[in-house]
Amino acid sequence: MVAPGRRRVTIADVASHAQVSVTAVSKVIRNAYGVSPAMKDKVKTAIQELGYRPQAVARGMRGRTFTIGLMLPHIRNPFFADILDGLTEQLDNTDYQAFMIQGGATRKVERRAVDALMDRQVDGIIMVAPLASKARLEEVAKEKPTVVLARHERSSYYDSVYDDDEAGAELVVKHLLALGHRRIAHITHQDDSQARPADLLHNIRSATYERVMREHGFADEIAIATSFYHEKGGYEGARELLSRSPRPTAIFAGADQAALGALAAVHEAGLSVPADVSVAGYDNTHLAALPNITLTSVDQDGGVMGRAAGKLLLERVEGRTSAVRFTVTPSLVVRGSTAAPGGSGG
Amino acid sequence: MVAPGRRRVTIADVASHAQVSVTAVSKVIRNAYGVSPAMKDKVKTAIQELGYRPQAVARGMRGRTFTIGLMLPHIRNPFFADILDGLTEQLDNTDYQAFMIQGGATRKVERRAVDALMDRQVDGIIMVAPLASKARLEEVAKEKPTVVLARHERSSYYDSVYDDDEAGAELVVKHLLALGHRRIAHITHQDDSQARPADLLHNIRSATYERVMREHGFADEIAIATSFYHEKGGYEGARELLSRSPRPTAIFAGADQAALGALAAVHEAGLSVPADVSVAGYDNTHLAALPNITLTSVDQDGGVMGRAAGKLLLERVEGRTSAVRFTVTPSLVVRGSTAAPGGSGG
DNA sequence: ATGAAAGCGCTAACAA
DNA sequence: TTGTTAGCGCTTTCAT
Repeated sequence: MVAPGRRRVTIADVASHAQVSVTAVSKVIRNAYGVSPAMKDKVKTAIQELGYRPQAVARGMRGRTFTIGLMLPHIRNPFFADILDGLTEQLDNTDYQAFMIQGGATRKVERRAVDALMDRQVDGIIMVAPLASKARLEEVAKEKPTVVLARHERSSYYDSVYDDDEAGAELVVKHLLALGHRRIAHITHQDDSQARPADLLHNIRSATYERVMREHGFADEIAIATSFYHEKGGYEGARELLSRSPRPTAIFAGADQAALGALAAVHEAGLSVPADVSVAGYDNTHLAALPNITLTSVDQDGGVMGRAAGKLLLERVEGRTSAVRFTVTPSLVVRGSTAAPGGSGG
Repeated sequence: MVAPGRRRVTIADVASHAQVSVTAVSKVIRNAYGVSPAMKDKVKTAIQELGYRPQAVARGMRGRTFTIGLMLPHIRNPFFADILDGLTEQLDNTDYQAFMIQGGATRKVERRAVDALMDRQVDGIIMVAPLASKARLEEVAKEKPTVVLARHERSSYYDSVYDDDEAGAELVVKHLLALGHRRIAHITHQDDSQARPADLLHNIRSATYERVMREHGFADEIAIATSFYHEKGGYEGARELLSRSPRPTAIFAGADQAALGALAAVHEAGLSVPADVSVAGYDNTHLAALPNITLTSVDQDGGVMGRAAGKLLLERVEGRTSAVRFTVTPSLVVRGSTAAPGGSGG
């Protein structure tokens, strides 16, 4: 039984127990060069016997903390869980541990969160869909190895991992057009960002929607509700769109979470999906596949993105300084929520 | 523009810039006693001018890291997001920051995660629905202030915050019985835990289901599928239950996530909800309220639980050692997924 | 009220 | 290969 205030075992305890120097112990736990097998054995035995665990905080004062900071805007989107799982998998056989922090919905809160990460001396930072300006991201990247997910701008200070949102959005709009829809509306996301609009994924999805509509001669049918990428946002955005006259026959929500809300709004309006209104989302979260949702959606592999982010970040921690960009190509998963207009589909 | 390798501003920089001792600066940033207003001013100005931020890692070597570790099994359940938001709110005007770590689905991985938290010298730990044995939790609690969420056992070493799962499960079963159901089945969760079964929420929900069935004379109708509290688990559990003959007229899934899968299985079987089978969940996640889900569910306030956990933990960090237990009373939210058996409801 | 200095548990020069 | 020792940036006695 461990006593309440018991002092933690330190490297010095291990050293004296193994009858060696602290340097030797330090070298062993770091797998550094210059230790004989015999020494290694003695030290490892002592570590076992005493149950020693290096204190990351103390290591951080000189070297690394073996901590990777993952900034997530929130934890309500199952897509983020896929990213986390990918990252965790990539870190699995290393000494690094991923810690998450919630970035929140405003730049101010996000900044505090990222500062908190740096104050804790994490060895590297992964930011998912940050709101910060490129300048701020580069400031962070100059201080710590950094990988940015889901932002499109090109920087020479950090690595980027992102989905080709233009391709994804194009898949959706062309799919709806091919079904015969003309009055296709879109729900986009309003943020508090300081980034260049064109670098944010929701703006890319939105702009692509407009472009494709134009290219097909439906510039006049463009209808965008600016709301939020969450259920409530999708619900409100869809309500607004459905109240227009004539009302759209299809709604492309920029994210599954918003699409769920849109489905709700359609039902509430006494309309049915897809007979009266088709609905499509983006992210292909698990929920989209549920039989009473069956949402047509764009699949982007979060696991692959998380693994890539982890790999790139570790490379940077090990010394790489050149910037790398990793792109994931999305694909469309057609389900029951989209069909030809006028109830002729199923 | 910040130079790439630029050294971080330290307390010594602030001290020399303000022409005072490092001790003085330290006192100011800790709001400690024994500083004149003039001194305070000088120091604060210097901190501003240099953009100084204390390094949590260094502070941790002697004092606190101002870091709270939150262990979550995973981030797929929106209910956890409510807990996190409550905690974040509670910590908002303090110097503490919450960091999350994923505990995973096995004791081994969970143990690594919690060890990682302790190695980083967090000031306190909050564990949500841990798999560890009570003995292990107490070991952790002896080393760090600890609050455990969603476990029912009584310990004098850590604080507990939990929902009255017995009351919640009873609400569901009695609701279904009152509707006229007899063949009520249950989907429970299978874990890897070393805890006493009676301390785990899914076992309490399950045992309560059995007890209430017995008390109403339906011991023979008890049917339990042991699966998992996630979509796939609910789907498989429901498939198994629906294949029994006679098949149940109602399914009580121990968690909304599982209920979503159960809904899918019912649809897939060509049956409708609630006409053929009623389905109820637990957690009242946002999804339950969606019009094409309308899941009857038990509401437990995650925000309140998160706030309580934060408050209790800070109290412990400040020195309290006596154990506190905080219970949340659940309520039933009846929606369209439950009705009288035989299609007479809606 | 203020400051000097020891020390937290490590890592990394440097010596031996 | 092994050990000695000087810090890393703070907090905390303990003098003044």
